[in-house]
Amino acid sequence: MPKTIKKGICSRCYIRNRSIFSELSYEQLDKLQNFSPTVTSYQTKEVIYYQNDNSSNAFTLRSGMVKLTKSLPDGRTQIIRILKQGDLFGFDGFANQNYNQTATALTECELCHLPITGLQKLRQSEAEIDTAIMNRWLNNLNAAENMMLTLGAQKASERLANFLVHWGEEENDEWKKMPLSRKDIGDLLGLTIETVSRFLSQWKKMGLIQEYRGNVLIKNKTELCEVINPKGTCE
Amino acid sequence: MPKTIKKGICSRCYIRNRSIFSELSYEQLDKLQNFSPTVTSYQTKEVIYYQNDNSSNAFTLRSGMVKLTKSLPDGRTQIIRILKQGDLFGFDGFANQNYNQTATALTECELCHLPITGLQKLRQSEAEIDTAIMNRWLNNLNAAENMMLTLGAQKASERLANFLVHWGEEENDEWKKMPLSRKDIGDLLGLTIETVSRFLSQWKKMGLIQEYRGNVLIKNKTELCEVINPKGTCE
DNA sequence: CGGGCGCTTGATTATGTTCAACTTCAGTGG
DNA sequence: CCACTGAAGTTGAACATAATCAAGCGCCCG
Repeated sequence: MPKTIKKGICSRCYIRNRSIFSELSYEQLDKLQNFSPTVTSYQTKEVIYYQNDNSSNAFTLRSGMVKLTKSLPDGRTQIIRILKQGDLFGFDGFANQNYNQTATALTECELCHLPITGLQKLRQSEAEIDTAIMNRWLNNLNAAENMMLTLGAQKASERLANFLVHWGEEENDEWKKMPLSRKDIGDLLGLTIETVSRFLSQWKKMGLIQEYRGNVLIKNKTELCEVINPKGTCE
Repeated sequence: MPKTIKKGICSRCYIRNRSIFSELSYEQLDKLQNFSPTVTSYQTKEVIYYQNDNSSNAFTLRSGMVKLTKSLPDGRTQIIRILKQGDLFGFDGFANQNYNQTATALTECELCHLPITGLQKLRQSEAEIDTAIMNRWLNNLNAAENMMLTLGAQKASERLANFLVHWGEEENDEWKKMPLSRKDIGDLLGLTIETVSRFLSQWKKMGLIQEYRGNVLIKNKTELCEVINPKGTCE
């Protein structure tokens, strides 16, 4: 499991404007350098940390995708969150907790280590960082709560259609990267591999979606939204 | 819908030590008085705020219980969180969002209004308050994520047993107050009224639990835990 | 070219929902 | 105090949805 390590230079970081440091001036960014942030790389399927490991570092995802998961003793697994470029994760240490999830690379990826104690100081001295982190916490909470609604109240086809429609909305490309296996999608939506596969096959035959090597294309968003909410418009 | 209103005096508040102000000195508490906190009462089933209302106030629950819910357009509902004495809620305004849930009184209850802008200033000036609020956010996030695991990966009996075992753990009384209807329990666990009723009846017949007028008693925790996790110990 | 993993598809089963009738309980008014 | 009412809860039967079991396909990688 090779893991290349290098030093980062915050003021030149190419994902700075997507990170919690996006609102900082160059002067403020220079302060971060005390921090001497390290950058590490992970391969697909490599575990970044395990649930209950000591959370001394938070992370910013520089490139690639990561999944956070929780599991029951018998192995049944739920994906809690899927992380994309610029996302902050592993911040449980702020509340003196160990990591509450297991983080696994879905693709090759690169991430920046942010020591919790250092971040905590920065949060107190730089209001922009405090706001950025707080917003991310509250957005995470809101997203988790929306997922609770999905998991608790929607049925298989609704969950899956909802997931597809909202996947990668923020991107511009028509074809969205989707490095999730059927198992991953199932673990995210509380479904089995077979159920996921069946609906996707059906929607492909109906011409609602296309798939090609880990990429998806929504061909008919309107009709896919009908699956979610038969009456109303799509969101 | 009568709603009595009075002024609170933080330094004498009887739930102070359960609130986000529990770590403050009396001097610091006096500062809060600028705040001139108002206290309001609600009756059972009264709505405190609706999802999408402007979130200018957060609240501390002084007495009673409250549920936070989200609903789909067709009315299917998920309970997101159940609030007890000392809990903080309605803080979506910190991220400039409107309320993300609807808050409804489960019992008669009394709550203290905390203007977001004022709290935000306090968070910056008093480190203890910042820590207290941050801990609550992160604990809420963790709880929501645990619920995602429950909703996504566990089956009906497991969810219900798990819910019962952990309900009111922090209290000492053997009989726990449980002002939730079968519908509420269903909305919390993603089940129907009938499914909830069936398992509860069964467990009553088996002598695992007792119920009396909105109170429950776990008679046989060990066996109830077997339902959740057939092999291992409880928890 | 072979092996294995991930995916698909069908058949069967289990779990939980839906529908419906009935019971219990709390609150109301005579 | 009791009879009445409506809401909440229970229980059974039929049904639907998704899980499980099983077989086979296709693609990627060595």
